[in-house]
Amino acid sequence: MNGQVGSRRTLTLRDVSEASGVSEMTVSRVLRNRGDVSESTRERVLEAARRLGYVPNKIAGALASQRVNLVAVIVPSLSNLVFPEVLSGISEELEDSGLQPVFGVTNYSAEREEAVLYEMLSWRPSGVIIAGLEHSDAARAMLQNAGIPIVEIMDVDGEAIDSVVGISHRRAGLEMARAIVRAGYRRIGFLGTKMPHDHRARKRMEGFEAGLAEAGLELADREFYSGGSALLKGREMTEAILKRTPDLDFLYYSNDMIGAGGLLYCLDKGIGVPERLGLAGFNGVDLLDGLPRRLATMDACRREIGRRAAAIIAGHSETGLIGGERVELTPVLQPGDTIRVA
Amino acid sequence: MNGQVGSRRTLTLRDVSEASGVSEMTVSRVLRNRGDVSESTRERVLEAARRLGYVPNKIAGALASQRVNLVAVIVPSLSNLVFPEVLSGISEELEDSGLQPVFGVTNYSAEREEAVLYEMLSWRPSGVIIAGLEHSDAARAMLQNAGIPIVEIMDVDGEAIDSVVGISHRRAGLEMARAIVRAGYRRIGFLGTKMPHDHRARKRMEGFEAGLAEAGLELADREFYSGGSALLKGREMTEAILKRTPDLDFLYYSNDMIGAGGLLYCLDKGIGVPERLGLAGFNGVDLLDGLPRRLATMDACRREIGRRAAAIIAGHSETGLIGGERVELTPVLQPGDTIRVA
DNA sequence: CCAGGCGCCGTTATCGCTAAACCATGCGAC
DNA sequence: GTCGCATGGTTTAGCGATAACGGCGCCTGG
Repeated sequence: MNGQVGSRRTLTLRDVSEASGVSEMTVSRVLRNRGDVSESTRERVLEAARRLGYVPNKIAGALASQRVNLVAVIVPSLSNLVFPEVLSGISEELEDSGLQPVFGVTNYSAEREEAVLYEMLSWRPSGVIIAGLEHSDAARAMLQNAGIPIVEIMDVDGEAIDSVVGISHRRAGLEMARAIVRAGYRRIGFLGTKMPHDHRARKRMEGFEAGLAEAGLELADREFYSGGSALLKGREMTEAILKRTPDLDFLYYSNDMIGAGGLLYCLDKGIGVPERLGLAGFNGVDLLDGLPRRLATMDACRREIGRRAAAIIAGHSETGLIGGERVELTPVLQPGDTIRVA
Repeated sequence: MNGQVGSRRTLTLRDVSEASGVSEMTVSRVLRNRGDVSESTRERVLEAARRLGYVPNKIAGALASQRVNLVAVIVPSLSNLVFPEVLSGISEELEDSGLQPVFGVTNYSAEREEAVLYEMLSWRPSGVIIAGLEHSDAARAMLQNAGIPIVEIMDVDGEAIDSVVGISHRRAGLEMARAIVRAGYRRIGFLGTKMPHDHRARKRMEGFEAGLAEAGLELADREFYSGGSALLKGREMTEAILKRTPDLDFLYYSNDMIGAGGLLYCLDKGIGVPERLGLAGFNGVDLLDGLPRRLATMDACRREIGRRAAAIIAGHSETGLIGGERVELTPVLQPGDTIRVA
């Protein structure tokens, strides 16, 4: 507009106060809608603020009021669909709570998690939402001492610091194994990621093996990958595992994306799904809806997890209460078309 | 560790200073690695800080030093793959610049963009990276007056406020149209999103139509969607458009995801690709690598855009220079297997 | 007619940290 | 011996907002 690109210094309350002829305090009150101000001065102040293009300085505000409307959200990754969806849930729920989410990404590294957490806590947020229950000792200590509500999300298999919202991945694996066994499959392979720090994938696999063990079975083969296009990796891994162990009759994938790759591979090769070979993934991503056949999966309740976690933080910030809540959601099996009906 | 969950009040520099017997100023210097401090006192201070579990208060620090190591990053959505990848590029580049990205999401709404921007600017970040060149007047004014480097990303077709990093979507559409015409296709349909605020998709379509016009052609049909699983929508839309206009010989999709859905549909129905019907999408998502056939597409240089934008901000924050840079990347056509060779 | 309450607004004192200026040593050079 | 200067630290004065309290009219009721 007025091309005021490099105004000498940024505006402060004082500028607005001078421009409108009232004290800084009154300006502050108007801008925050707090306290009594007459309608006429309110208008005058707002007009001046608008005209100058004043943007309040929350840094100063936060320091003075000892209140910060930020919620730290720490997740391991944005590159698969699962976390973006959690973040959406959080954003939605926080929308009109006056709170604002701030995201940090750890790349599945405990070290980076610690660094990101430290950085975020140093802004004194009013709450933390963090993925997983496994943290370094230092990170746990920071969280414990922060004196703000902490919500660990995604996973409930373990001990929470404060509140927790998630599903039992162990149980998810277990149930899937039972369903597979029930359907009559016996030679079962597992395909997953190589990441040692993806604790939830690990727990699913452990649960899965426990489920097989109930029927006296164990995994006939396994295949791991890291990096690259998950869909393509799914194809490649499927080819590899079937070449190595041709008599497998079921493949359990640690996520839907590689599962979808496997499904496409099987369709390509004319492998009979689900009769000759059954398939299942995990997550319930809506990508699956577009596939030629619907992959069996389990919904991880991602959006709901985000929402519930955010609701807990928002609740605490209103009531000031502190107290660990525990919310365990139960994912449901979506059999799709890739498990034969028993 | 020591279960100090609700410590009476949060620690300050003063606590560390008392615990280590030096002044607050010295503690501050140690913690910031700035200024000369003897090795012995440094150790003493660090030990005390660690023991107490002190986390510095950046709010106070930022206020005092007038420096904030935050970069505001504002994107329209996280739910398709494109923006997460941009964000990764930004994170990577900023990794060891001392700067930290903070993300905000607008859901393709100008109103929300304005609100998010206002909120973020009120934390006085040292730079802004924002998607697109189209903003409300108020938003433009805020950006102009912020006095910090602004980088508009993704798109270069328009007037930038400060710096800009992106590709020409108009040109991307144009080139794709030319390639399609060159390959001999004549009855061409367009499939895209209904979102009026996705300016880049609009520009691609405009460029595409201009490219067709060069050959005296125009779009034979179009189909739009909103919401839902893009892959599934791609199928449905493809079915719909082919039913309505059976003699189409090419389908141009505004993104790879719906394109992939279309491809799967054609394979299902046994439609001859690319002879009877050619297909192309846009983005170059690596999902495509796993498909039975590789969809023709154009790489949007997402990660690179993120990196370059971040580099500009980081550069400014080091040198203090202000000056608009313009970086236009050129996406290359990846013909894949769904355009017949001329 | 005056005490008390309310509406409206200003004054003062922080909030926790850092920039900048300022001091106290000790040590070598002349 | 004295000056100069580095080294290692302290003191002082904000940064830009808000909390808490106070004061001044004006109205109302007893």
